[in-house]
Amino acid sequence: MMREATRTAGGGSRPDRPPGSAGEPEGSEETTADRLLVLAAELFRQKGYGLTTTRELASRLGIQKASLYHHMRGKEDLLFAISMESLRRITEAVTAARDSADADRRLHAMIMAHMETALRDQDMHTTMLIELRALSEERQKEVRAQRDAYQDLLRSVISDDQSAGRLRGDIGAEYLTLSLLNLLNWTIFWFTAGGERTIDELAAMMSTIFLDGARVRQP
Amino acid sequence: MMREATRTAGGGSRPDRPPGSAGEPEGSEETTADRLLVLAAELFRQKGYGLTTTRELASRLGIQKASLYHHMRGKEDLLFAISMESLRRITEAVTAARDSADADRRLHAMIMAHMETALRDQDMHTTMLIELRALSEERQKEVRAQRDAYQDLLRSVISDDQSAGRLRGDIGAEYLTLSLLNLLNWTIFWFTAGGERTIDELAAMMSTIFLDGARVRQP
DNA sequence: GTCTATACTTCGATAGAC
DNA sequence: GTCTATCGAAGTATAGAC
Repeated sequence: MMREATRTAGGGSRPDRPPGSAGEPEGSEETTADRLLVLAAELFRQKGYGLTTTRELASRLGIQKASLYHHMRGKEDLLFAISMESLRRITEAVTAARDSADADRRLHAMIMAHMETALRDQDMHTTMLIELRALSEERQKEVRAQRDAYQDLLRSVISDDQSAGRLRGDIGAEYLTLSLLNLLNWTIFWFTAGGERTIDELAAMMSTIFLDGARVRQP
Repeated sequence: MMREATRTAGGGSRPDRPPGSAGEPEGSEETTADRLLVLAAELFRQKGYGLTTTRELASRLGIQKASLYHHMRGKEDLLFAISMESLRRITEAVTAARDSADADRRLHAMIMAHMETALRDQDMHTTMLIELRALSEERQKEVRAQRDAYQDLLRSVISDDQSAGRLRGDIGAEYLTLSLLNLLNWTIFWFTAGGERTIDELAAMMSTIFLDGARVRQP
């Protein structure tokens, strides 16, 4: 899960999980490296990358500062690992949605998948989206490339839908895609799990507004 | 402009500008306090509040670190002043738009005003929106109250439009407002002045998508 | 894998002269 | 209003024992 950010993971000190298994095996212990990644995402979202200290990461994990460096190379590695993992997950989920729906339900399914993933991984996803600037230039490039690849996924479908006459053609696919991402992404700032609406309800609303608009149809 | 953040502004050491004058008087010198506020907004957006140093603020202004403290009480004051000023401006602009348009063009006019203000003050506005968490709790409360007041401005109009049958009623005014703000606000992350679209073109697109949706109308 | 101890850097902010 | 000089706190990261 955080291959790039640890010295040990994948290095053979623990038996590997079956490749392709999505979730944690039932009841298995969680590694400190994994807990660190999850905690870092939480703090990065809550306080910002720059104001999150390794001291707090350590104390919240119940270990000493120095012990952290057994599980990561440095603070920036955490941010990078979070960003890449978050993009990997949403790309995977939305690709699956694209491939399993009819043409006229495809975009709706992708919107649902996007929202479900982004809000379920809210800490990681938010961190990826707004703390990009804190990464080194090379790593920013790498994250940006992944992000662009993800957005192309949406754009190509939107573009197809335009060609097929399902979506309006007077606004370019580029800007239709940006608008859709606007609509979906900002939700990370105000969504709270357990609030008055479920993720699926919100996702359905967004899909409706994007596709049909807020205005009442003139007869 | 930054009354709350300086020791001197408004304190009588310089003649006050005529009250109510919006812009700078023609050719007048800009105070160091004003330059500091603008620069801080630029850096806060670019690097984040936590990673922006007073050292860089000073060096970019061409003065010594210590001299900064003649113009501000502390780094956090800058963030607070930026946030409040940004909200003051957008509230003013959108209120004016609300009051000067017919009922059936009102929301469109407010969308245009929102985008024009938010993107023209992109540094300040972005900082206000995403660095809120770095403020002290009391100041966060104050900013949040202003932000809520601004959002109520939009919501009350949206609610009216629903009652009048101009906007769909199957999604509550609360969520229609949140969706609209989603759509508009995320633009701050990708808009660049001088790009291929003007602010007004983008604003018009957003207005169209929000009101009419992306889907082609079925005959 | 965790510890104690600490090196080294950078931070925001202040003192006090001019 | 700006300067030189500096303080004390906090930051990331490392050394080396267990």
